[in-house]
Amino acid sequence: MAEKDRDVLTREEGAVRRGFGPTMAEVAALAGVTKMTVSRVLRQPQKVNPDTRERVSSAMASLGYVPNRLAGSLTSGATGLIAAIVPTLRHSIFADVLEGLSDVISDAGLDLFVSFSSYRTDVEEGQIHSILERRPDGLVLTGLTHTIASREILRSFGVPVVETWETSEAPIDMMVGFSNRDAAHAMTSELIRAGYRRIAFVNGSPRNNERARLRAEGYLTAIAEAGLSAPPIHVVEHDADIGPEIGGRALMAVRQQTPDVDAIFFTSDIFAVGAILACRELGIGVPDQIGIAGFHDLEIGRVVSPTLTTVHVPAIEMGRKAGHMLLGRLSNASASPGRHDLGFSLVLRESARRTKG
Amino acid sequence: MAEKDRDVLTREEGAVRRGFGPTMAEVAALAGVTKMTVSRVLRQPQKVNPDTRERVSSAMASLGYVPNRLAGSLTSGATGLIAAIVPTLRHSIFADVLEGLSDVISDAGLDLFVSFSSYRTDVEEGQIHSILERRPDGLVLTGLTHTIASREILRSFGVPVVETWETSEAPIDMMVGFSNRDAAHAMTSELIRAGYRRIAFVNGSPRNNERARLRAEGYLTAIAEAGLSAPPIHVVEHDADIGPEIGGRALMAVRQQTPDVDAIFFTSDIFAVGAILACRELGIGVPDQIGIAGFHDLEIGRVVSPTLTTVHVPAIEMGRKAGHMLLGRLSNASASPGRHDLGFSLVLRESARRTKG
DNA sequence: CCCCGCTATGATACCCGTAACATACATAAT
DNA sequence: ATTATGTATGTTACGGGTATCATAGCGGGG
Repeated sequence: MAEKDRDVLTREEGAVRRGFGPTMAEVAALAGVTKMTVSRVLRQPQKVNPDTRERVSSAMASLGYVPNRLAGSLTSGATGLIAAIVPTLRHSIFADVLEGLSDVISDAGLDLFVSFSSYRTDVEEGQIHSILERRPDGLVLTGLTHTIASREILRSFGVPVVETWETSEAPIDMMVGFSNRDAAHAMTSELIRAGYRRIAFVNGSPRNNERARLRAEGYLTAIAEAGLSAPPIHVVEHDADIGPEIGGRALMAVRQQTPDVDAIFFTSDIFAVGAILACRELGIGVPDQIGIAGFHDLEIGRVVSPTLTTVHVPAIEMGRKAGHMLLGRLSNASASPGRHDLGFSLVLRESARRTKG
Repeated sequence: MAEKDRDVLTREEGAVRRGFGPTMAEVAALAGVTKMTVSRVLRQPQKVNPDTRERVSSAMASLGYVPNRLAGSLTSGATGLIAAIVPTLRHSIFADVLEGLSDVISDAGLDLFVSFSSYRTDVEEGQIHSILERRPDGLVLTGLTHTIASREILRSFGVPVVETWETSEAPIDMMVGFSNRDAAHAMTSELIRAGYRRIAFVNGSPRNNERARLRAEGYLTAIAEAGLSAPPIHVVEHDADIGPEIGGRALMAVRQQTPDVDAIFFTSDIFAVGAILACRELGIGVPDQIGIAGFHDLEIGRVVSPTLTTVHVPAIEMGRKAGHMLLGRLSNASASPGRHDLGFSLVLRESARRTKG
């Protein structure tokens, strides 16, 4: 009662509301109950008498009440927020992960919060700090390469974390992905099987990115196993602004350095497609004169001519699995960390299908 | 002092912390100041004596303090959160808007919060409610078509809202985009200029989407102005799961219904590219036997052969502009609503470049 | 030497909910 | 009739910050 009066008084004094809309106290006053009952109508309706519930509901409706989750989360300790950091959305590689993730968590009533790191771990570190200030219930990171400070703060904070896109190393917490090393190894072996002998590899920078490093390992191993020699790996330094032109330029650079190259394995379809277009312009025959393979299985690889041989990665599935892992942890705090290998598959299309050897 | 003691006491009693990490009060105790001074070190460092500042900073560092923004936002009324609702990330159309938006707002220290509506206004309405519970500082919506309830709650709540992808109608608040009608009109006129006379239009469902409706208007107007007649518009019902195959099927359906069709204007590059691939398989010559045009200017249109004639839309710019509009409003609450037409451009490539008339 | 104004810091109240416990009845079990 | 068991609602005390106003110390002008 005291509370109700106080609140009515506040309104009558004409206090200007800083925030938006009416508060739970106002709804309570209108319905003739306390805040606690209003809160129950929202969280545990079955614990409220149907008549009361109805009165409260119509009070909420008539005032246009929208609960303030900031306040709720402050006490309850749960924000219902999942944060994700991806390098970029410029191509669908990481967008698919977000779609899968969103799909799963939104069914559980959680919301998604996104940051773009531009492939930079230092940027990522700042974003992690900023994200933790919002106390998310979980975090999804891209890759396993993070600054030491990032790993430490995440560990000490104890937030559930899922790292994606790899599976072999020691994660901060949970992990879902596939073996980039095996995938690169498999594709390289496939190129060899198809008859190529002088196979170059165009990679992203392995400096801030374990995917690139592991793919290089897989490539080199496969080459060595076949008793072949590997031309120097061509490293493409890039930020988020990736485009096919880069692949075209890489093609020319590789051919200049290694004139007898007969196949190029690109670390991304984006580059591989650029190389195919460049070959078309330069009159270089794909796949006979040069074989081209990519990574990611993007739509452009299906659309280009000749169609692109590539590695299919389980992007959507990684997002979905990451979501399920977080949900599992949230409903059972002591759930085991969990590491999941979702595998990959080779997609053999025209660009590396040699018709004559 | 009293406060400090109380807090130390709490710690000594061994109270288990529900949330994460140390609180501002603990930092204050360690530094021998009050919470208020710690707060100032974070928000207005220049108001704190350098010595004190240093003591507080090292206390924060040694405890691994991460401020709780939920608590801060509750009082300050600002969350530093911008929410965006897009239909999907399946193709880069909307992803580009998010990139542009994120780019601008993250420089201002704001974070991004994303929901996927799957092109459904009823889903969007639920998401708007959920979003408002988090009290974002601003909201970016895709398109102008929203449920009445959505428009009402947003208006009454008074959050800054930017609607995107159109420019001609009455927005909830602010708006940035281009004229879908004019764009469709321009492309249709271009097809006519190029010599096509029996031009079909393949559209998305105009039911929940003013973009589709306005593009149809532009198309029909251009056809009428040229004294031609329009074949029945082929409507593709789709959800977020859009793929090129849909375009291939649409091509066959249109050719069946209108055998003398000599050009098809698709409402998205995704469909147009699918049609080009289908034509290749069916042995239909593009652009001579049939002209194909798309919308959006996606990368696949640059990569497919023949390359795709399309409408370039200012996706990244819309995102950036939306960000700037929100920032403007946040720094000056009375800033005018603002409507911005960013225009479009035709990209004439091979798929509608007739070599013989 | 007094008052002014500025700087640095503190005290207090409050933001808007929820957890946890208390209370008031009503009904069921003994 | 008495106690146990529920059900419906209220009371109280925070959660972890920030706005606001108060206060102490200090140099300068008259």
